[in-house]
Amino acid sequence: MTDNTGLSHFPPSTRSARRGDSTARKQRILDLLLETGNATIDALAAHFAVSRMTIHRDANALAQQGLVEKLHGGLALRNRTATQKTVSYRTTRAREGKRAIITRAISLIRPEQILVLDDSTTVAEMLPLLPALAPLTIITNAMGVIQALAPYPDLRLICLGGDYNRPRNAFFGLICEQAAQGLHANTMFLSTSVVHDGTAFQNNPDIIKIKRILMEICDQTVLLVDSSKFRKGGLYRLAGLDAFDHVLTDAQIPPALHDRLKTEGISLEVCQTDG
Amino acid sequence: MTDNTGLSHFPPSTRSARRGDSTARKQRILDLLLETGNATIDALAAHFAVSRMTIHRDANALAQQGLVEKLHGGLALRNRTATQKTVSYRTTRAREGKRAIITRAISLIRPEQILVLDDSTTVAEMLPLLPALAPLTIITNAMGVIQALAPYPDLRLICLGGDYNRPRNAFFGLICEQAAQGLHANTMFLSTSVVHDGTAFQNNPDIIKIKRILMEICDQTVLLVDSSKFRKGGLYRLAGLDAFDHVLTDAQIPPALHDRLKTEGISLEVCQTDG
DNA sequence: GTTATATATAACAAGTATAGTGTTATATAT
DNA sequence: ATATATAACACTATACTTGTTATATATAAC
Repeated sequence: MTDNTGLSHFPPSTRSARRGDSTARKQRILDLLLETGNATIDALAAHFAVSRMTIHRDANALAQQGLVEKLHGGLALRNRTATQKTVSYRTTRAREGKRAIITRAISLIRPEQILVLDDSTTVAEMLPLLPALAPLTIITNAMGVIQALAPYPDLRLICLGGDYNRPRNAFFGLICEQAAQGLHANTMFLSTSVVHDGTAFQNNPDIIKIKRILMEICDQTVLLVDSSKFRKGGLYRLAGLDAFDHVLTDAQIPPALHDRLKTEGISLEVCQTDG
Repeated sequence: MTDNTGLSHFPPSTRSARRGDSTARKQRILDLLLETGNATIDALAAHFAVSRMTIHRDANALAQQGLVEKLHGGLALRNRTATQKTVSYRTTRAREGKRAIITRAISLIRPEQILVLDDSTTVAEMLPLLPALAPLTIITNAMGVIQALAPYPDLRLICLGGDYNRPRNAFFGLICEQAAQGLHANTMFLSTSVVHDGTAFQNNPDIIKIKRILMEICDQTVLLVDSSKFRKGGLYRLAGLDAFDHVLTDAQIPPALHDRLKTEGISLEVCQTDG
């Protein structure tokens, strides 16, 4: 039976397919949806210069995984609280000041110690420096800490379990709190969203609870707050700055604020970038 | 440039290749070696009716995995027990059987349920299929489960914390056990190293403890054991097979063993590959 | 409520990349 | 000197991806 479909009349190039394109395009569709929230099948087909059917197939695959929702004529991101937004945004905020703080924080650590690390981006920047100080025991409720330190056999890792919180990539809740209560540690390194009026604030009550418990079970607490954190805002009170054994910040802190906190007896330490 | 190699003078069938043949033949080479201990390249080439070169390539791949040793003119099994244990060996061996088991296991899940997943490789193969069944709540002590399911917002993830065990990429110990004791779930899916004498065995006492606790807090337990698990070995007794509500295996289970277990009242289910 | 239009699915065909294999030529080991 | 191992190339079959058409289904219009 010879060609009677008419397909062969079309130029071959329109039917070409490079292997592996499909997954790359699906990823880019997700990227687009992360910005726009939703898109029509036609628009995507035009954007990628492929047929509607191809987008349909991509959409079906993504819907199968539960990542997007197929609507009539288009598709929408299923849940916008994806990790991308919060994490990447906060990460790129005040990096250079943080480095000085990290350096000072690391200097407080001695081998064989038991450390508690919270799920903040500031503390996350300490992680690459920890294997050099092994052996250490690390207690944390942050997935990222476990993942980052898992390769190093001289670090003992203890994870506080609990309900997985996607935007923070960490565990919270009753399980987390009970696990923490049964432990003891030497030093806790933590950060907080906002500091003002001599008080550390946070926006999420679950985070407050676990941080308070962890502070209690530690001999010593070290608060890492780059100067951008000294501003208004923050819904829930975590603790007064006098509750911390060390409060590390960077040179950008306003001198007036610095002096006032010092006269109030806060263990404030301004970390300078060396070199 | 026209044909000057002489290749085209040979009938095309001698150069045919069916995709996927290679891994099957490698498996059969291992099977042969498990009986004979060693074999010459020529003998293997004759046995499979392929060229020496093809056997060379197979042998190189197997040697790369450390399963066999290439000698001049032949190849020998490198370590009899190690080969039998090697993950990749077992993986390729019972893959299609596992798929049938996975499919059946998935069919036991209903949306809104609370599941417990252990840290076995068998259960790991279920993970990609879970987002489609959302919403679900997943309880686990396995890092891989959390990592694999983290992107899907309709899955609630609860991690049992504890001491991080690198080789298993999971959490164990007191914290893990205490966290588990405070929970309740609908269905637990678990696997085990070895099954014989109507009993499931494991090699690590920490694993036994957490698995027993998790079994207790679940309404229903489903044991996934592909037929390669029915063999001697296993140091610690986990539980009799009668303790599980479902015992799923594949069609390769010896009929005699199957009949005996059924007469003993075990809820044994042989999963067939559909299609 | 019925019709018209847009969108979704199913089925088929076609192109491309890849894995698998054999042959020859060259290198290495026995 | 001979047997065996590797490298390089050619070729095939298959799986993957895509486009087109035909059919079914859903939304919109009246």
